Amino acid sequence: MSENKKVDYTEDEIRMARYAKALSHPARLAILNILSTQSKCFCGDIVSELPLAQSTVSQHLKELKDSGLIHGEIEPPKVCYCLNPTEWYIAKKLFKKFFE
Amino acid sequence: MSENKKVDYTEDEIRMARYAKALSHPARLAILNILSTQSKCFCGDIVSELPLAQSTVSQHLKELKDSGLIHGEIEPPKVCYCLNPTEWYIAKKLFKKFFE
DNA sequence: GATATTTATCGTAACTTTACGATAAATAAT
DNA sequence: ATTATTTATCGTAAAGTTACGATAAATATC
Repeated sequence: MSENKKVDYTEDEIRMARYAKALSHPARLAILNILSTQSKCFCGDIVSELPLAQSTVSQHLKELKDSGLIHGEIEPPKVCYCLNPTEWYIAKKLFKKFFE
Repeated sequence: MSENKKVDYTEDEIRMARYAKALSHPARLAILNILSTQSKCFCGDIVSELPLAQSTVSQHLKELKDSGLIHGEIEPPKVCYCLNPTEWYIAKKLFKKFFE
């Protein structure tokens, strides 16, 4: 039998794929664009800027949280979202390196 | 009734989301990494570098083609793939701008 | 305590993605 | 002509994504 050297993906490939997935929907890009200009934003404000139901926006916010790119803080009864600078920087570096 | 100014996504958001989707799987990142270092590569060589069946790799290559980031030329009986510099540059600029 | 506000989660339908093996199509070599 | 090589496509199963409305949970206000 022939030895086919099929090697697994690198850590960078796996991590960057995770970030790319988070960026792969216009609604999530729109959310990130809002957060990168306003630095902090209540969930409700994000909802009212998008053409989507509140529950759908909440789902997108959850995915962005899961990717690590944002996090939310509860300020009852609202929730304030902002970028996570550490992960943002890692993503930025990965994409920059990727495109050379 | 209240006017909720829900505006559609921008052209950039839609286009960048398409690129991000193409980049959202480690196998496709691995393929692009191969092509960016080798400039040209036969389909078979790509298949043998990935831990996936030939048909699955072919499917990933199709998605990359559909995104515009690569294209393939037939050199019978093989197919030679390479990056599409124009789209690559557009993607690079979009991601750079996005991360500031 | 009852009501209003805000956001997350549940349930669910429609669609897409990812993976594989099998097969077809196209050409080259015997 | 037959056979081998290479790649795309088909069929398909399992899992994931995207959207919505309804509802729950948590807190503030009356």
